[in-house]
Amino acid sequence: MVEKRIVRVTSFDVAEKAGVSQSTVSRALAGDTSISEPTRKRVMEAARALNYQVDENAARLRRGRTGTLALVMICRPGEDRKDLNPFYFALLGSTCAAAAARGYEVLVSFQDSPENFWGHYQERRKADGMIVIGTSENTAAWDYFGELAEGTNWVCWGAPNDSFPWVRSDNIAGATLATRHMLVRGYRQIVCIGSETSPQRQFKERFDGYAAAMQDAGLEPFLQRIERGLPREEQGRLAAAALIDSGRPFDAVFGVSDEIALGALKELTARGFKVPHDVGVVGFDGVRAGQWSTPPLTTVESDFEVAGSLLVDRLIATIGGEAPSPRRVPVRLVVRGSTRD
Amino acid sequence: MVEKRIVRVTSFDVAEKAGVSQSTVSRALAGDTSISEPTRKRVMEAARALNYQVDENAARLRRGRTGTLALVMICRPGEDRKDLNPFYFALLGSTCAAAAARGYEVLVSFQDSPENFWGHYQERRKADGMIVIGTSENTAAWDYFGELAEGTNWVCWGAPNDSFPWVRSDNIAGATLATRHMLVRGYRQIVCIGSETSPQRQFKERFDGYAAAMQDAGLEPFLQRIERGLPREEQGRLAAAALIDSGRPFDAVFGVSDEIALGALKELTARGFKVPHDVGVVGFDGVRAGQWSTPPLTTVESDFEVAGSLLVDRLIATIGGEAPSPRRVPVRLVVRGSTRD
DNA sequence: TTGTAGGCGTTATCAC
DNA sequence: GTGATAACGCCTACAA
Repeated sequence: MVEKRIVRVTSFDVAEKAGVSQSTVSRALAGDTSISEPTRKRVMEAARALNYQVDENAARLRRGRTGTLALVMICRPGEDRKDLNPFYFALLGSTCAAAAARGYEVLVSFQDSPENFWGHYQERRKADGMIVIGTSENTAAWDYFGELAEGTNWVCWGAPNDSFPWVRSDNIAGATLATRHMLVRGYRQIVCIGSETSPQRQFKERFDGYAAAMQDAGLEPFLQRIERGLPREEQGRLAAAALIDSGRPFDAVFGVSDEIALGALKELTARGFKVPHDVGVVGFDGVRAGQWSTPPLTTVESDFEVAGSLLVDRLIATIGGEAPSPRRVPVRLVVRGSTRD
Repeated sequence: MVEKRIVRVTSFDVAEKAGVSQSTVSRALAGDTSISEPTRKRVMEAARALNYQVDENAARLRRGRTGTLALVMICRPGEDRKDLNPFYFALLGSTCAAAAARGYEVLVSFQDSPENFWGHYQERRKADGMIVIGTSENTAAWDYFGELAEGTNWVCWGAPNDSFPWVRSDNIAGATLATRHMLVRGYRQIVCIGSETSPQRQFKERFDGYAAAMQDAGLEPFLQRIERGLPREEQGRLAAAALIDSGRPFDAVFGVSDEIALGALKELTARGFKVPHDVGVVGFDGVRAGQWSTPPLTTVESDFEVAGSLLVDRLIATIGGEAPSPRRVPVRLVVRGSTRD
């Protein structure tokens, strides 16, 4: 069995063993083309034999770059992390994967309130840039990062402010898709449950997409507003209740997020509406819980793999001063049981 | 407005501005008590004025420690990251939070197959230790990390092998809790859907807890085995189908994971069984989707906040050579609608 | 209480 | 192609 105890082996040790200079070792291992094949081979073997690994701290100190991206997840203050929208977790994963594919590591932190806001990754040379993923209406966080990050390399998802370097779902196309789907399935009095003023920029865009599709069909869009500050599901439920109580006729509901739609679905069912027969329901996000509702929720899903790649690509382009890549993530309709055939 | 462009400011610059030596700056900023208050103040002011931040790479190179923990999430090969059990995501979050509370950063990577297995964080001085969280039967990954990590600082969650430095839910207590609950609610012919041979060590423990509770009540435990290699939900559904087809009488099902239980619930409902009236169903994990099933799933939930803390505490103890902390995470029963009153 | 000086392990710029 | 040599920016004995 190989000795596994960690003793610091430096490139000098490898150099000695291979009978070359230390700088040759560095070059050989870095893949420098000026090194001859036989020499490289000798170096590689010596390195393996000694179980040598580059000390990244020394390398980074010298290079001035870290090969690391910081990823900040902004949560709602006090929110149970398990209740975080699963899409964000998927996005976290795909971002890590995309970063790895481009040769970067990811330093992750979850931040929720001013006491723990911190974003000086670049100044501290902990990372070459920063991805900020915001899950909600945490305006304090956006204020902090917006101010702090000026002049540094960063991208964000969920920004309330169009002047930030954002990447975002194609919300308008998605909402149009959802609305057209309901129209094709014969629904006419389609109500949107959402908000046009929420700091969640995407809610406004989704409403706009819905409204445009309605108008295209010669129908009047209608927005049933959600109350601020509640959990999404509760917002959906209360909005559905208000809609029912208002007496306004409707035969379909488009929730600007799945959780809102699921809340509405619950309320509708509880009040005796048959979904999808009496009322159609469509959400937006593609969360997994939608598969388990009764009936399962028809929804619009962003491609989170693409989202992660775009975030990473954009950030790396910023770091390297290259031309930035696209910022809109494609979406697709997932037809399940909450809209009739 | 403050100048935000990043120019490298070193501790020498601060020293010059404050009229002290560089080492005094280092000490003052590190909180060394031998520095006089007036001097510290001058240094702090100079640092702020110059917008100085310590270069972590240089500091780490010098110190030999990184202040970073690596977190490896092992996924199923080819699995859509969105389908990852949300508990693991919650655990990821709480681990990051716990690490932050102890002054560590977290370097995250998702790994699924031999091409991307990599765990030399410590040798490369990228981290002081490693947390491996395994979600499934990815035995190749466990082989890799088990071999690699010998002699390094690490802890893991989901280990198939008791000789690894694991932290784990109190599965036996949880399964006992679940089974007793069903017994109290009047179910008698309770079947466990799961496995005693799965590399998921916890499945075996959950079965054991169930079996013990059954025997305590003078009842015969029975295990309906799942097929290997399928998605959990499918495993649950097929096992339920097999159980029904076998003709064996049963009035309750304990799934060793929520997703298995949800699959079974779906099949039972499809075959005309009324849950919870004819058949009770209980799962294990507390995934969010369980709130949305019909009826909502009664389950056993691990405290993922504690889980994250225990992982971090244990790893830090290993790094510092301290006595290790407990390795069992407490669980609680969450009664929802899939067991009768 | 503070200053001086050495070194952490690389990478990069010169020469040869 | 390869070998000296000089940084990279900090922390920490040791000296004063």
